[in-house]
Amino acid sequence: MTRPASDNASDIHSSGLKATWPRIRILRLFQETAQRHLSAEDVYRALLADGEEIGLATIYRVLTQFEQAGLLSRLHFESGKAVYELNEGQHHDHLVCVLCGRVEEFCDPEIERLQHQVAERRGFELREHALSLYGVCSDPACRARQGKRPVDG
Amino acid sequence: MTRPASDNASDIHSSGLKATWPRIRILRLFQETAQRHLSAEDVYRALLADGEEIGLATIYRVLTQFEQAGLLSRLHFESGKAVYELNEGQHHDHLVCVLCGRVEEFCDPEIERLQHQVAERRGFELREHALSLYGVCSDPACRARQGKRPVDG
DNA sequence: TTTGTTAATGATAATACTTATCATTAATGA
DNA sequence: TCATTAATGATAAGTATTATCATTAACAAA
Repeated sequence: MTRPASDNASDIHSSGLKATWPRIRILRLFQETAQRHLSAEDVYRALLADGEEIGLATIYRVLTQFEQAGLLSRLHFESGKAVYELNEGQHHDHLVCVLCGRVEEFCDPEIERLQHQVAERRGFELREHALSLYGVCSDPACRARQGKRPVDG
Repeated sequence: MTRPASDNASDIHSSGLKATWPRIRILRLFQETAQRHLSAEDVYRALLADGEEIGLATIYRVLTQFEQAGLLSRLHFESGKAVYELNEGQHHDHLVCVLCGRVEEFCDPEIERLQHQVAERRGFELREHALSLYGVCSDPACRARQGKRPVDG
């Protein structure tokens, strides 16, 4: 841990938001939790389990605000619901295990470069991109399950 | 047009589905429409406008079945709803204009190769991937609107 | 061609995720 | 401390999608 948790209030405040207790708790959860990617529902349950009395609507609002403030990033995997992760500046893409849901991050500068090249050739000014790779991870349990269903595509 | 429209019935039938009128009309719509990417709602409205009496539930069901049968591909851009396109075998990714919604397709074998390399290095067996590039297209109207809002990240 | 079986349809209820509304509460600045 | 104004929480509403189920239509066999 590189900074004291109390800096949360400053981070929130310097985004033009009031440093309220729900916001501090949500940001702290992302900093302290083991699982890096959390949905609104995940955050809600984690805070309830921690004894906080917080409304689901607040979670949704705050997550959106934190994303706009650049504190969090919003991601859409295939589940149909959004998940958020702490934004630490470093851009990266995701590798998702379709069997256990595990998410790994990777950064490939060459892929980034080629993406820009593609956009440029088509006359697009690239703003952002979403790249997710879906596969079966190296976990023995996943490898075992893998055989049962044929790989499609 | 390389094949008569009546082949739709065969395509549907050889997927193990009955060649019903709603299915034939949905498949034909994808083959004949100008816009390549259609949501369930888009399909619904297009067929209603064409004088068909078709239920929205049927559209959803048939789109899912056609995807499983490999006749269509399902895509998720940032809008929150799924869109479908005719599956013509050739894999490709998408370039989406964030201002006018225009979608272009591209295929970059080098990016594909690198994706496989990344997955392999992490011990993942790659099944599929989703890559979408978001930017501003070359349309003069989009270029004009572009200046008004700063480009983020 | 007729008929029987079974899948498909369409209306609608239900679900999942997310956003809007609004009265109450709390954070900040004077 | 007090006033202002944003934030909260409960809940209603909205949007996209799936499930239910009685009716209808497609197909295979006679």
